[in-house]
Amino acid sequence: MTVDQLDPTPLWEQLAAILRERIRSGDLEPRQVLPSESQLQQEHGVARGTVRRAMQALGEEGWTVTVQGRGTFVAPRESWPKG
Amino acid sequence: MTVDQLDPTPLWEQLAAILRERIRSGDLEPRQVLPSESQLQQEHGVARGTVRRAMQALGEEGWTVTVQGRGTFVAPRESWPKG
DNA sequence: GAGAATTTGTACGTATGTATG
DNA sequence: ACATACATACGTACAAATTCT
Repeated sequence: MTVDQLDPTPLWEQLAAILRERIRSGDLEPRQVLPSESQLQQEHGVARGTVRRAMQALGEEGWTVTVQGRGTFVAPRESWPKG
Repeated sequence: MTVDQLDPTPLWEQLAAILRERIRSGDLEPRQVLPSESQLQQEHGVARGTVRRAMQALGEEGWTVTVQGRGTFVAPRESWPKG
């Protein structure tokens, strides 16, 4: 699963949706670290700025927590949207 | 009033604080358009990305509303923080 | 403790697309 | 047709915090 360059949806939105689904599905569990920005940028063939824009969205929605020098982690379920 | 390159505070935060104060003080009134990105960039000697980061913060706080192709406007007082 | 490597944060530049006047 | 203005996306470089050797 990766982004589609032909889809008019912004790449950062597509990437955010992918990661959001990985979290919600349980593929990425609370307190688990997400792939690094450089890993994601290689895996999806996008620029780091695009990765960061996606990460920012996830953080604002409460899915993830980012710590400088450590990485971005899945937030506890309590802070997830809806439930 | 402009940003201070020697201040360790991120430039985008400094710029956001300046514009926030201009709004709260009444220098910029509700529905009034803010200076364009290129104007702010020149006035404060920062890059477009820095201006946009400041604008984004103000928008998320409810101080401004941005419309593609039109500009960024001071939001109605109802949507301002606190009061 | 020192130094290197990793990872996120900030800042800048450029190009292209989209919407408005 | 042209100018203005925001949105997205690419790239680079360096700083700051953490982790590893």
